[in-house]
Amino acid sequence: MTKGMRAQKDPTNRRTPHEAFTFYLQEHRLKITPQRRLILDIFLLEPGHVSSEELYAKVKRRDPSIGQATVYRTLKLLMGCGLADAVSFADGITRFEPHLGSEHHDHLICEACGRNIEILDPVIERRQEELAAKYGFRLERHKMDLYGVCPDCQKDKPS
Amino acid sequence: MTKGMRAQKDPTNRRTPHEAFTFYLQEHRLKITPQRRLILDIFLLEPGHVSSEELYAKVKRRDPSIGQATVYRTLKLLMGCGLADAVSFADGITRFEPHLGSEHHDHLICEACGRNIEILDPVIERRQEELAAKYGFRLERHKMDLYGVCPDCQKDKPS
DNA sequence: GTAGCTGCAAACGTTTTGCTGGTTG
DNA sequence: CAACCAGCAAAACGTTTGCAGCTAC
Repeated sequence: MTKGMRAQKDPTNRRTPHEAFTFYLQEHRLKITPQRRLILDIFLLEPGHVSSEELYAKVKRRDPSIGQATVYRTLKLLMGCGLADAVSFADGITRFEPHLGSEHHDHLICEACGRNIEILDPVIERRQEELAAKYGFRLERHKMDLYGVCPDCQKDKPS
Repeated sequence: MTKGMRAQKDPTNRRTPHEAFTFYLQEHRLKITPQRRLILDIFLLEPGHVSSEELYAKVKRRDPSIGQATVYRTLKLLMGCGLADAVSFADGITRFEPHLGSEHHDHLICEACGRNIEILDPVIERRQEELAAKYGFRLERHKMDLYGVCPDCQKDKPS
């Protein structure tokens, strides 16, 4: 604890998303532009998943001059620095979700209405690690989607 | 083992994939064509996952007159009768894997070499059911992919 | 015979890229 | 002021569809 130690927000290497993005851009000698900042801001407000198009629409509301290509390009950057994850639900559209810190979740998706619940189960998470270890894998990440029919839709059309 | 008993492959209601496909087609008043049979044959030889394009290439080797569209259309049929599953790995390409009988498995994928191990863990399978039930969902199917680095690739490039 | 199929090519929707002028560091 | 980026439109990508002739039933 020397007094020369500067006040840091967080003693860990954790950064805010904006800091992480800035750091990543600087590290790669890329530029911090208003567009990139705006896209990150709006992306972070997303509770769940957005397609590039949906995000583009929201971004455009705040800055109509922005182009679709910039959204795609920025999403790639966000994935590059670990702030966004791609999730694909086999409908041909890639969706993105914010990846904050070490947060992670899986999906419980209603095949009837598209309702999408984010779940996180410690039992499964741990078992996944065990499984990977059993095969000698170093587990980096995973994806689990459960598809079914939600309670509301079961009422509408019981099987 | 009475001698009158005809040699049946399996006393259960299990059918060979070809029988299942034939049944499905007849049931829906669709036609059994040489193309469909050929595509199924070649698809079933796949150990892991194929993209439509890869499958098309292999099919074309045996019948150059076949069209890409027929492969897509047949894959849809195979999914319809439960003989094929779609798996998407977020690279924009839909891959398909044979779904034989009631077999099911998840994936353990090496991000370095692409090696793909099929896994099935009862602990996880059961927990998934429990989770769905907790939210009132009727679980239809699921998809779980674990991504990491396999033992061999860890040697090549330890992190 | 007729419903359904095939192959082709054109259409489709999503994502990428080439370019030119503009902005960041 | 050099490298990088934005917006635009065109291209590219995987996939679907319309059609005219052909095939299974």
